[in-house]
Amino acid sequence: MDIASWNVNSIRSRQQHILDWLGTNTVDVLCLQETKVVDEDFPRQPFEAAGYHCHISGQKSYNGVAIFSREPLQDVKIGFAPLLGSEVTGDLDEQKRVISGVYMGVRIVNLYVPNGSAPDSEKYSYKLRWLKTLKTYLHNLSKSDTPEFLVCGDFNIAPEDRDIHDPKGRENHIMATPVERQALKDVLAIADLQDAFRKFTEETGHYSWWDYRTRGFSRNRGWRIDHHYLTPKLYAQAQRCWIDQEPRGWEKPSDHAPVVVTIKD
Amino acid sequence: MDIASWNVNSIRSRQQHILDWLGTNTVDVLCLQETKVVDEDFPRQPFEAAGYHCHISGQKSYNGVAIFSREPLQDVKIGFAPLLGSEVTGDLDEQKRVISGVYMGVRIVNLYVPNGSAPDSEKYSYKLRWLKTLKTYLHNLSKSDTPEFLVCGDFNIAPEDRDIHDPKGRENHIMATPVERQALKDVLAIADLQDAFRKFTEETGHYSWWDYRTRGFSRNRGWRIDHHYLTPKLYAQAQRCWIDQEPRGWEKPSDHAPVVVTIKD
DNA sequence: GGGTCATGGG
DNA sequence: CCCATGACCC
Repeated sequence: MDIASWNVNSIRSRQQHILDWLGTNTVDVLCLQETKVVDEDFPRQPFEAAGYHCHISGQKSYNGVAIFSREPLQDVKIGFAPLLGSEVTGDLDEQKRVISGVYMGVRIVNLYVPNGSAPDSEKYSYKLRWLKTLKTYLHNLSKSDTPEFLVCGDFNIAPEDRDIHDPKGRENHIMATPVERQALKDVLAIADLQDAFRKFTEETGHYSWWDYRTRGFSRNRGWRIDHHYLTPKLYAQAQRCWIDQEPRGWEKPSDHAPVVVTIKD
Repeated sequence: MDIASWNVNSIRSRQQHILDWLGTNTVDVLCLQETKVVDEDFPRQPFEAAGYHCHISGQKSYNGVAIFSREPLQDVKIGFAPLLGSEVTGDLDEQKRVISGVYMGVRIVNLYVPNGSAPDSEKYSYKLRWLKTLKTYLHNLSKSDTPEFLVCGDFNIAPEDRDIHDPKGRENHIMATPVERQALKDVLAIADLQDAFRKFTEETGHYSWWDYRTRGFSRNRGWRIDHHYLTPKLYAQAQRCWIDQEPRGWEKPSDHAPVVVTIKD
């Protein structure tokens, strides 16, 4: 079973890229982030015509997540609330950043973690609060009737220095501050989650996001911030995890590349 | 000598269309309207590489005119002021709508006549005031040392009912009101100018502009508002005048088609 | 509907 | 740099 995660930076701007990519990468499940469109306007038709079921949760302009799957997902859950209740989630479900569903007995959790803007900003505390809530969400999930799950998406955190092209000054750089790294570790620890990519690849130089502004892609000055995390049994079954840089080189690309994990079934 | 006029609706958005069109239509002179760019940012290079000299007068966002020519133009005049003086032109040269220059002894006057918005608007009176000034401008030109000239561009006026796909309600429709039609007639009369297109084609159904909004092009619901007007001697020398609908059918086209006149030399 | 700009976000 | 939006213009 192949599962991919791709921050597409607008589904409407990237529709053809996604179709082209699916044409040569017939994954079973594709998790998308930053679809940036309300559900009524989501272009389901072309993806359904390509053989995928679309499970979506979007909003205007910002955020928005979707899962495409060859077979329909079971028990789709949108936001944190289905597992936590709206008293706990508060305002956190206003931004559409969480969608999950069960595919072949495995719950796929697709996330768009807040970027956090800058370490001294309001958005940074929102990111930390969001991650704390995610931790509880995954804890509940591990106690549920689908204790084997995969958590993927755009985490907006480079877990280690080898996940950044140049770790200089990283302590104060959003996506690499010690506090958010620790917050991510706490999230993962709650369910014994492990990074599928690092099962196969130890070295630095592998990234999933390159800033448009600094034209980082041509020089491979990037960040590995898109991940697949697996519960122990699935981790053991993981056969490959790789980043497909190709679509990042296409015309008018997303700033992220798709990350694919293969799990033995 | 082939002279073309084309409202390109942004030179930067239409650069490739123009180069492609020039590739199979090697006109001597190409008059452009709605370039929508200040002179410093005008993309001269690709057009110079294609063998044209660029004579430009633009502004940010709106309006803007240019003349491309195989040989450099002589005596380029920008705006009304060079012939009328700034006391007469007042504010009318703030909008970049007039450029002219001499090619092979013929003065080419390239115009982007104000659209006028609606007959009850401030912009409509501006249009009429502008046309009155144009009349004086052409009068002065007819008394100058280049009394043979061509006046082309986007006139934003359909001179007759046969120049509109559906003349119903035209009396109150901008670009067809009797007052602006008469204003155009007055402009042309001052220098005995005649419509080159109507030398060769009497019937209706020939248009140079089709509204994006109503998808008028596919149904040929258009307006003939882009013209070439000639002084008597040139009119006698005119051998062909035609509208090239082809580029209007390309991807992301201008809403106008180029109009080409051939003058025997 | 398709240009422009400005603003906000990353 | 490349998304999004809203305002203006044709």
